[in-house]
Amino acid sequence: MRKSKRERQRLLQETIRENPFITDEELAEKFSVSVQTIRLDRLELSIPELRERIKNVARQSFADKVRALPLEEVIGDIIDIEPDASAISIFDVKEEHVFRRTRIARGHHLFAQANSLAVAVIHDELALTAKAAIRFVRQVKEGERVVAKAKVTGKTAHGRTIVEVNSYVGQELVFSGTFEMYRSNIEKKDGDSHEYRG
Amino acid sequence: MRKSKRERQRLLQETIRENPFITDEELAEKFSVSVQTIRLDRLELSIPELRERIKNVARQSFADKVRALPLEEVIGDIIDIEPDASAISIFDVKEEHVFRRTRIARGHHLFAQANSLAVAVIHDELALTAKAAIRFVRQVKEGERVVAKAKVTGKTAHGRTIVEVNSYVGQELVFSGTFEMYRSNIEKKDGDSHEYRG
DNA sequence: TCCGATTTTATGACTAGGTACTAAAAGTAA
DNA sequence: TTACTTTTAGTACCTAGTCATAAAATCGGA
Repeated sequence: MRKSKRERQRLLQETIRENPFITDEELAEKFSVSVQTIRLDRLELSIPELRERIKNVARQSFADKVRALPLEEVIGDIIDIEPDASAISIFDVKEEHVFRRTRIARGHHLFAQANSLAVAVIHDELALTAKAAIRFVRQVKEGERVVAKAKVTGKTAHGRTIVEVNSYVGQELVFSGTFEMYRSNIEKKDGDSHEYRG
Repeated sequence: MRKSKRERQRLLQETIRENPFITDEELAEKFSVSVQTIRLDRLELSIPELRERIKNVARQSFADKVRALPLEEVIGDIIDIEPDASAISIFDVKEEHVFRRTRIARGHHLFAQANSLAVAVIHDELALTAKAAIRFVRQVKEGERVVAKAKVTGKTAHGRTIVEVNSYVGQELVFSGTFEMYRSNIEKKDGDSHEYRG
């Protein structure tokens, strides 16, 4: 049976919200009305046409992606750095970093912050983590700000650089790690961004 | 000056990758050639038209939205598990896991896979990583499939469980880690998912 | 049952951003 | 100059629409 205008428009909104990729023709078939009726409905409800809807979805995800990618190159914001000596970064634990149930930060984010910082402190073209020994001292909860402090403490016989990273929430130590870093020994150019493996 | 065909096509690919929302007309203007030339270029490079590109971006974000959250609870797909004994997971290294320049996987993804697996293998309500010693044996590139194998190897004096995780690409060892896991000693209920800190 | 209003459908002209195809013009190397 | 590549132009056609006009169908009320 054909529904009333009101009911049809309500369902139309819902249908499009669930699947923005549906054409007017498909909608017309679904509701057993003409394409023109669907267009009138969209006009009344201020629902843009298919192509505009798709563009909106795409734009949103694209904005997210450009924001996400550069951010992920280094986890945490580096706020101070003395090449080959020390560095500090901060990382705010948000919803996307914690477990839904416990609201405790997933460990790999803390690891990633520390690891990124260990890479960044190395004043070299290429810095790679070779080994790491880490300790999760206490849980970090959503909303907390983690401050990671890296210090270059020495070298191994193989020419690798040892970096100690301690992360704090306030005065409390939450994470601690020792990173053994491989380095290419090619001086880093100004403005060139670091990359790392490991 | 107008570039050679090769160079133009290289830049074209880059331009579209960076901004899929650009029309042929805008591209023609940018490269000082006719719209037809741009279309020939796209044909040769198998780059779909604007609308298709936008649709792809939209589709991806639409799919991601449903997939992203539950997937992140455990990094990698667990394909086999024997509680408190061993477990295996696979993780396909995709674009979002690597550095743009080198196409080498970011270390924290390998760490996350291993760590998730170490947590999953523990047959307990609550499993937390207390310590870990890890080694990145060789780089992992985009497109490679990493198979992580976890084995429970012993216990410490404090009742912590030791889990060894080795990750391979084919026969090659790429990552190796020893995880010391804290456990609540409350038996895990069936169907209940694990959570972990650290 | 007829009236008037609402609702639905049809039709035509136009749009962006293309595809597919043909053909000609321009540039380039031997 | 010839032969080939590359670029440009033009036409017909496509989808998924917009906008405007008009006619047909449906419905409630006196």
